[in-house]
Amino acid sequence: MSRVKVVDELCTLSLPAALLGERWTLLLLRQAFLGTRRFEDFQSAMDISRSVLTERLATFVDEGILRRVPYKDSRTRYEYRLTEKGLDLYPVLMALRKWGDKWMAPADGTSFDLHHKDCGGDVDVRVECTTCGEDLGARDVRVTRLR
Amino acid sequence: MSRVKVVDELCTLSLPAALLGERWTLLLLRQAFLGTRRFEDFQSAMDISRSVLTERLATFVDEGILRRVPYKDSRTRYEYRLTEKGLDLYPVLMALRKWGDKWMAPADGTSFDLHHKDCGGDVDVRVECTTCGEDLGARDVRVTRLR
DNA sequence: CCCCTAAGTTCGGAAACCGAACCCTAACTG
DNA sequence: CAGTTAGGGTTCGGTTTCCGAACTTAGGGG
Repeated sequence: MSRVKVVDELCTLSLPAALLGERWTLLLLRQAFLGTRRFEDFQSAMDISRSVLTERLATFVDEGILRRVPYKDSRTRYEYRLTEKGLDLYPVLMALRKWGDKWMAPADGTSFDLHHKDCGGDVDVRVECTTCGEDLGARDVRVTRLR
Repeated sequence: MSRVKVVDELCTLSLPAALLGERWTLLLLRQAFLGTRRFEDFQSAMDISRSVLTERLATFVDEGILRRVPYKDSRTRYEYRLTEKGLDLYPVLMALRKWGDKWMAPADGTSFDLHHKDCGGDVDVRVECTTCGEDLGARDVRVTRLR
C-alpha cells in the first residue's frame, strides 16, 4: 500500500490497484468468489505458504473485504466470507475473466462456467456511457486531470 | 506466473489474475492508460525501482500487452505503447476505479475525471445478463465447475 | 572535448516469500 | 482417561525478489 505515491497518484484507481496488485490477492479473491471460506481450503487450493495466507487474509479482513466469522464443526472455528464491499469486487473479476477468455484461453477452454441463476443467460461485462448508452473503449474516453 | 497451480486452477480467470496480481503490474497499466509511454516517465511517476520496471515492461511486452516502438528524439529511443490486447484491459481498470470510488474514496475525491469524448457522458461498468439484460451481482450467478 | 539525455544494467543490503516443523485446544476413540 | 485428530494458525532458516544508488552506452550540442 505504501507503493502508492502520495502526489497526484493517490486516486480511486491507484488505491485499489495497489491493494489488489499485491501478490496473491487477486487469486485469493477469485477463490473466495468460488466459494472457498476456510483457511485450509484456501491453502490447499492455491498452494500459497501458510504464513503469507495468514497475512493476506488479515489485510482483507481489516480492509473490510472479508470478515472472519465463527462456525461450528462441533467446535468453534473461523471462516472467511466476503462482505458487501468484497462482493462488490465482482465486476473486476468478471472483467478479468472476460479478458482472459479472449486473450489467454488455455486451448482447452475454461474450467468453469457462469450463468444467470434466473434465466440461465451468459454473463457479460460492459463499459458504457451513462448518457448515450454506447459501449466505450479506452479510446472513446477523455481523461481530465484535476487540480 | 508459476503461482498458478496446474490442477483445475488453470482457468481464464486465474491466468490474468496471476499476471496482474504481480507487484506493480496494475499500477503500471494504469499509468499506461493515463498516457505514459517512456521509461523515465514510468519510473518517476510510479517511484518503482529501475530494475523492476525494466522487468515488468519486458513481461508486458512479451505478453503482448505493450509493444516497444522506436521514436525519434533526434536519436533513436524506445517507448512503450498499449497493444489491442492491452487496451482491452480497460474494463478491468474501470471496474477497479468504480469500486475505488465507492469504497476507497480518499475524502478529497479522485484526481482525474473520465468522460465520453462524443457526448460528454459519464463512464460506467456493468455486469449484465446477455439474455435478459438484467444487472448481475455475485449472488445472481451460478458457477458450474467443468470436468 | 566535455557534458547531457534516455534507457537500461549492476550490485550489495533489505524485505517478502517459501516449506517444513511446531503449537494449541476441543473433541472423538479405544 | 490417555492418545489421536483437525482446524487454524505461528516460527524459523534459507531463497527470491525488491530497493536505491551508482554505473554504462551512445548520439548530439555547446
